[in-house]
Amino acid sequence: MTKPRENPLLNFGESVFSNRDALSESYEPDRILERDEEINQYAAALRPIVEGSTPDNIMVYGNTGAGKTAVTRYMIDMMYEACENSGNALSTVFLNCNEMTAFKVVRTLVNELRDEDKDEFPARGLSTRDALDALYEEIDDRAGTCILVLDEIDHIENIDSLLYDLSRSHSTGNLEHATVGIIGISNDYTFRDILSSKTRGTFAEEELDFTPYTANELEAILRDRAEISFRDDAITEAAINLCAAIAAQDSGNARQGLDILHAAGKEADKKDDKQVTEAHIRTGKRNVERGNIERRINSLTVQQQHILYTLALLEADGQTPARTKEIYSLYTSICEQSGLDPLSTTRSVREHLDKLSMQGFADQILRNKGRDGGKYHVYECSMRADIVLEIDLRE
DNA sequence: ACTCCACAGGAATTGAGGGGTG
DNA sequence: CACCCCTCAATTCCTGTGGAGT
Repeated sequence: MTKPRENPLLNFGESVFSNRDALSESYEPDRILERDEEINQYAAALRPIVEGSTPDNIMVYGNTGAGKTAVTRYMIDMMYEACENSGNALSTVFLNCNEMTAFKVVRTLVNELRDEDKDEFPARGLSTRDALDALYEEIDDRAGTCILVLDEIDHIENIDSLLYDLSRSHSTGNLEHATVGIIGISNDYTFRDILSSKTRGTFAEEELDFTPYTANELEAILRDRAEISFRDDAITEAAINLCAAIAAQDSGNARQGLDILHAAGKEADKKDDKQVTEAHIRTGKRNVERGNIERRINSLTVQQQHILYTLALLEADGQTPARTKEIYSLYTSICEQSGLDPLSTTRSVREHLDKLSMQGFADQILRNKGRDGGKYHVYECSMRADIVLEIDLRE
């Protein structure tokens, strides 16, 4: 006879969190710290919108975790408030463009602007031109000022022609009752250079630069957020300082600091500790790193996962750097085990290895042995092999 | 200076999947 | 129904190339 077990869900100790959502990525703080300078510049750039004249296009540059997105969201709220006062009609769309094509971007914008009861713009079948026409129609229907915020704008394929078209929408007569402004957010400072000179001319933009947070600024931000999200005295001063120091090393990345804070809190709860300490921060940092790697691996295609897995196997076996054909032969036998149809050409595998290198999963080294060896690439796994080998290749 | 290896990597094409218009 | 558009992985075909050997 076994004793009935206590409900495990009623058995938790007291959590160190008082509001754990305040550390999540989607949380919008009601006060923005340490970005006064940026906010002032932003406000100046947004002035035409409040005054109801044609808005300037704005480009926001800065490293990841420098507050670009948070400040932009904040400024949007402020814009609505200001426009309500001045009586200007305003509509905005905020869109993260990561891994999107121009078509996808326009289509998503149309759907965001469309009323609920209207049908969605189809995912396939129509041209980008059709999508743009639909977009102009939606914007014009709303009249007033429309601001399109394109986060990670540098990730859009064919961004050039898209920006060209959007910034000419008035002169081409596509818009009659409305004006449109674009706010682009990017952590790639060379973004302007990839635009054609034709587009650069029309897409005359205001530029905002977000400088990385210093260790002191990060400390202030993390302390403020810790106050909201943790119980009183549930985190030590030293833990916050350490977390700020780690984030400062990662080029002032506040997002990383908040993630680590979150992970450290979870770790403390797991251990049933009453206070988050430096040890929890260190474990939290490792968990965040691992989580980031896992997420990136999961975003790969099955083929890419197999190839990365192969590379990690070779790495763990001390057989790297390995050349393409060595990787290819092991790869085919791994496919056999997992039941995946292997790619039939090394050309395709090379393509994937190339992509993996560009995304930082692998290191590509060029070798040249001249007449009796020719020119070829060798690869190494640049992720920790033990984490990669945890990939489940089945399904 | 020329050769020539063993690929690298560009370009074009295919083919499946999902969908429109008139 | 015929015809066209978008996407994405994969394949086929091919030209390009850096440097050790001669």
